[in-house]
Amino acid sequence: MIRMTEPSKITSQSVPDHQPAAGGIAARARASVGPKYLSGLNPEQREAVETLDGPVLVLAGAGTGKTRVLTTRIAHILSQGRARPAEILSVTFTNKAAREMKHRLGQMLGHAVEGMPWLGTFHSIGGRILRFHAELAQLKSNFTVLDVDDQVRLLKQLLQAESIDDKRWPARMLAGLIDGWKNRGLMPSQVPSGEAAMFANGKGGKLYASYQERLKILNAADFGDLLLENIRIFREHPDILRQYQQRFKFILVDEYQDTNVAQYLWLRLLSQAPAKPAAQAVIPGRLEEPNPESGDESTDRDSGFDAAHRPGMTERAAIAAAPAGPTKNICCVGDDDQSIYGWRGAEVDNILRFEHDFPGAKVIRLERNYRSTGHILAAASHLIAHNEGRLGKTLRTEDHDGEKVTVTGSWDSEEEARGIGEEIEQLQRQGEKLNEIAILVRASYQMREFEDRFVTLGLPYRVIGGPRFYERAEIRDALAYLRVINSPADDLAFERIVNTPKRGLGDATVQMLHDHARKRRIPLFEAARAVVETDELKPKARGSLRDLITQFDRWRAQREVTAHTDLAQIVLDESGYTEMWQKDRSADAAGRLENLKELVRSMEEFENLQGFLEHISLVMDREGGAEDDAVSLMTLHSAKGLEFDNVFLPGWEEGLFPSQRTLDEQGRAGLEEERRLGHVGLTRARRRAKIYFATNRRIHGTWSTTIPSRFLDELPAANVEITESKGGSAWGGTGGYGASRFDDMEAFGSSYSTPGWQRAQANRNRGGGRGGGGRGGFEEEASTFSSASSSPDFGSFSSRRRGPLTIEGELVAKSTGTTSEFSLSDRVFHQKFGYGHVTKIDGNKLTIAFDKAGEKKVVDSFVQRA
DNA sequence: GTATTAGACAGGGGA
DNA sequence: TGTCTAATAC
Repeated sequence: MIRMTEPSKITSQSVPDHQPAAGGIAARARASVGPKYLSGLNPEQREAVETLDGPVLVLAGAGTGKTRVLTTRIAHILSQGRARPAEILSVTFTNKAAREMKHRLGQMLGHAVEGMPWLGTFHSIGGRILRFHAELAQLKSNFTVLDVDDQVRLLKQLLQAESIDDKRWPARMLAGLIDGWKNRGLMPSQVPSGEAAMFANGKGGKLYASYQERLKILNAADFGDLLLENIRIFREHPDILRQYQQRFKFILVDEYQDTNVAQYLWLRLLSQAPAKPAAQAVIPGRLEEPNPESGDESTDRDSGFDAAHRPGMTERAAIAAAPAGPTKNICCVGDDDQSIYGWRGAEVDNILRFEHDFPGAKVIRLERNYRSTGHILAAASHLIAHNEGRLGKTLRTEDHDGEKVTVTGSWDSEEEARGIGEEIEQLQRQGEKLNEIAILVRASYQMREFEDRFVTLGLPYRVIGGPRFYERAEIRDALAYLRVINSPADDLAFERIVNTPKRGLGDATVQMLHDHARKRRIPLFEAARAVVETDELKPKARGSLRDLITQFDRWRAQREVTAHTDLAQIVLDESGYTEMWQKDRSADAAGRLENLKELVRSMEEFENLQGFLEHISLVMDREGGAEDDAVSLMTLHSAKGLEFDNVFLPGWEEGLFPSQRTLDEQGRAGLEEERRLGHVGLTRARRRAKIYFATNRRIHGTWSTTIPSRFLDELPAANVEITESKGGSAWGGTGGYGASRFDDMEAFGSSYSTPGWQRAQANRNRGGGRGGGGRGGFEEEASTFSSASSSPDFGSFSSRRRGPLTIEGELVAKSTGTTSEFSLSDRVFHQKFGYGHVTKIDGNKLTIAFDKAGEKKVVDSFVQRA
């Protein structure tokens, strides 16, 4: 067997060239004789496609042909006759990825892929399985999938029932906690008691339990349940698990680095070879064992490890330790360097520990990048090499070096936006398509300045991300109507639309219905039906409630004889919902009506109302009017998976990127995740990557002086070019700042741009301190930044890291050693803070008592003698 | 049932 | 400084 992916060989820095190992040549020779779908693959890709048996981890770096490998692998399995389409389980995270795979597979196989019923997102497949066994989860198979809004409203009701102060303990927080527990695969009884007690003075666990009970009554499941209930069913009913284990001959997982504990457990259960009936009785018992109700707090406390990870990890380890039969053919594709969803429950550990979890796993690295030029790739690789917790890959390209990555400093974020605007116009003049230009920001509030600028320039742009189609109010309202028709017990939906459009059924009426429903243990809709027969309501409310019920009865009857798209249109018209928006004269009313039309149109794809509703909450995506040529504006997170010729990366400043909050909350792990985000950003670029940082940025309305991001220091000098801001108007001033603004630019330039930026020493010893603070200026909040960056936790590298211990050719800022030319009590002027006097001097850092702005710390180059 | 105002808060956002 | 939510006033 040829193994060209011996990890130590490929990742070792001692392999200097890009020649494939000897095995690669043999594989290449083989390539010429294989089926034609294999012919365009490189040796590693081909190995990833052809290694069908046993667990396989494909470490696919950015731009290395990941999707191609996945789809080709499926084609290969099918063409080899190893499995039928319905025997392949293929999971992705997003609908978009699932669609993309279906599409590419269709192209490859030359026909539609209707025969791949198990290709989809984790949640859509989990939901599908749950519908088959709904009764085992005390649900009916037409259960509703609740989204976050429904969830929060339900929790609010529970909090009210428990008389818990909604202010101190917001429903959103509880929703977040429950979501976190579910992500970690924890049922109410399994939540460590310490954590359960965190909310509302110990009521957290109880609330989780009663929330679950309420869900069953409402015949509803939230997103977490779609997987968690699967896991429960699999554990409690080994025969059912075995059935799925036998069905899925092959399992493929996309973006494995983004899986959470629940998804890991789910995969783990499905990927084991079917157990013999005799062993069944034993395994489920073993699985439950490690989670006694008492919880293992002592383990949590003793461990210095982030407590949030422990329980899941314990659970995880227990499963892995269970006597698993031989693992089936599971192939996980992912890139640990692109794991950026830790805050959403993703466990990088899942991918880092793959070989441990799936013994005998084969690890294949895809390191040939087909996207970016040499300089861009070198910059990205060099940056990510600073991470310790990684499996290690070295991306390489056969492309030419191209343009160096640029780093540009600006005085403030306005100038940054102006400069980028001008560069984009220049690119446009050079014939670049706007569609091939993207601006990737860390935080969405950064977008505004760009939008303002682009509007002024008349530069077409589009914002990617933002609220999703099905989260819009009008869509959710329309769906609520359909939900009530489909499932009369859906109280949440009923409550949503009972007074939309306005029918004079206000809070008082709804409260009354609630009381009634609770007393008799019936759904709200039935309560309403009963109440209109009494005289408990005022005649007006009673009349309109009766009308509403009559309408619903009529719609339900029509459902039998009318196409579901027509029914939807009828419901929207007859209920007065369409009219409500037609009367609305606000600016977005027309758009909302358009969205409703789009909703009705999209229903055509489904067979009936039931089918539509089952999938809607999982599947609806925002439709893109992507035809026009426009600059794309989005967050780094939503850029994952995309690529552009030209990528602008503004806001590389401490506190913003890396985000201070992530650092505070996640410490070193957070820093590494931020760094991966930087790596993702850079690797989106094909030909040009342009990084920016500003010296001043408005944060919550007040101007703050910021320090350039430490990530800038981590870029390799050989691949980076420092440029002056092309904002240009630092001179001409659109007003306000005058000439001294340029003075500050000069000060900035001398401390950072020219002599300050230099090649690093070839050897930088561990613990020797990074070139941390003291770059640019900072004020009081900034002290937290500098302490973070100089803490050994963040800056140092342990000797066991597998990348280069010392990094050559890094950029470092000028050291902080310079002495200030100012003396105590000197009268000084600062551009943003005005006049003040020096009260303390620490190297080049001055503490200044400003007349108006109070006491702040500032780097001396930012003030001048007054 | 709608208009106004005070207050909180300000990171990434899939299914 | 701006935006969004919730409570309050009409």
